[in-house]
Amino acid sequence: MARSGNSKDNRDLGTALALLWDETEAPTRGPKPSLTPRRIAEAAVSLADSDGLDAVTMTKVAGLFKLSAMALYRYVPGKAELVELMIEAILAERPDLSVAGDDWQSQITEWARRSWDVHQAHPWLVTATAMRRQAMGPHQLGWMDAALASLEQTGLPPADQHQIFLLVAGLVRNLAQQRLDYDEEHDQEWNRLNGELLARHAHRFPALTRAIVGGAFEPAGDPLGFGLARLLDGVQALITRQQAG
Amino acid sequence: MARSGNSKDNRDLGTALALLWDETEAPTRGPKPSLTPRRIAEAAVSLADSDGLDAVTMTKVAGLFKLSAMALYRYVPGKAELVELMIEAILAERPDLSVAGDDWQSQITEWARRSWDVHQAHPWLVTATAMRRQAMGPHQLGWMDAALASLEQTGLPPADQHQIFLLVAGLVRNLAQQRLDYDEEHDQEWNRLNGELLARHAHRFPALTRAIVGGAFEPAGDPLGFGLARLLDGVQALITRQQAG
DNA sequence: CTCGATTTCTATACGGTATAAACAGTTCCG
DNA sequence: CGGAACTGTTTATACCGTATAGAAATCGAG
Repeated sequence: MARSGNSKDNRDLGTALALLWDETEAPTRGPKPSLTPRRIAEAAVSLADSDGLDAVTMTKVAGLFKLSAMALYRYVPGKAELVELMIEAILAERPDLSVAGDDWQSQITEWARRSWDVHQAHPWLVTATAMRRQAMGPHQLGWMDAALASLEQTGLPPADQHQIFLLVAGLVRNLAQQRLDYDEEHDQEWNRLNGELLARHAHRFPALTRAIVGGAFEPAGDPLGFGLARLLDGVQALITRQQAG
Repeated sequence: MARSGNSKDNRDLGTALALLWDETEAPTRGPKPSLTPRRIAEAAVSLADSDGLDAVTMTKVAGLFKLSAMALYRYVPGKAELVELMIEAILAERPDLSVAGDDWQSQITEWARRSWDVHQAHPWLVTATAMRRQAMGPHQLGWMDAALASLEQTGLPPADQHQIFLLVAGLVRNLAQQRLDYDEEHDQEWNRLNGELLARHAHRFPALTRAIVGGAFEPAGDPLGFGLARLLDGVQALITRQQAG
């Protein structure tokens, strides 16, 4: 624990933010750099897309440019910052929510679907964002801004809008996480072993057993749609109540 | 990638499940084991509670017993299984939801608050569950059973009950994750740097800027209560609609 | 144009990690 | 009682991120 803000941490944070905002000034002297932080991040993204986040090591990323691992440290302070740049890279295009309609429900739904698409295209994203350091770059803020712009139409207090944004973003993140769990384990043998154990201890888990025989664990059709519908209904109820009160 | 179910994986899965369910038969010959998987997991939990999940290394855990790291492998197949046992250990007591009332709303709220308490007491839990391998042990299933038992009162289809459980569990998990992010970064210097960057690019993030001046990012009072209220309102709307249709 | 300052990139090394393999010592069963 | 089974240690391997030192390359100033 005990990670207070000493001066070294703060300097690291400053350079990390400068990197995310692309505010690093290029030097004039010396050999021309053969890379940029952005190109490195893109290479790391392609590596993660094909081989998973664990395959993103300094050595392997540098290898894509036929460079030594340490060469990367001329462009990026460390691996944590590289992962941040990877996240920023795949959020490059800010979502245009107006295509879905003018009401906030359609727009926030569109936002969720776009975010879901990104998570599907880059399954490592959920793991990468779990490594925290919540230093958001401009692309990440752009996505946030798009969602908040839609939620302004709700007429709710700004703090509520923010909370709702977090709920929607969290909903997508959770589904992406669940999909990670699911794809990894869901094979014949796992079902057999788990089913056998559960059947043997069925008396300890009566509701769970009933849920299983009721088909509650059959693959769901549209989990994102379901969760989103519940959530937006709840928000609508809040709006109605506020307008009444 | 390419982690299909070959025989070695399946055997590992079998022993991992046997471990979680405490179905390992004790050997008769040889020296008495000085440890048990459970005691190892408890030691690892105390280590993670005080020093974080990164401090849970085989060497450090073994050191708590004044043993070598390799000794642990007599009790636990590997680190992944140890983390699973840690999760199982902190979920030992199944929550009694009847204390909160008889209606499903009170009970599922109680479930969420208990789950939140566990996440508060063991902040590494959210990171540990992110390491996936979703092989749930009896304690984890006990928590799930308690929640599903409450949701049966909704009268919704079992598949919907399951989805709602996932939404509630995900809500708590997300808040725990957000708290991790927040505590780590939220110091004076970070606010200064980030605020300066954002002010300079305010025109790119109009809604976000409005939200900030509107106080949307002031620390929220009861995020769990807010999210839960939205979600349960949404579920109630579904029930009403179903009863009507 | 030349030379020193500056920068890139490499090589090497260090302290970590998980864990495989061989081995020594202990205990019980046949 | 002797060998099989089991516990724990030692040693070794293959990674990881990254600190440090130095070689090679390039530009700006004189």
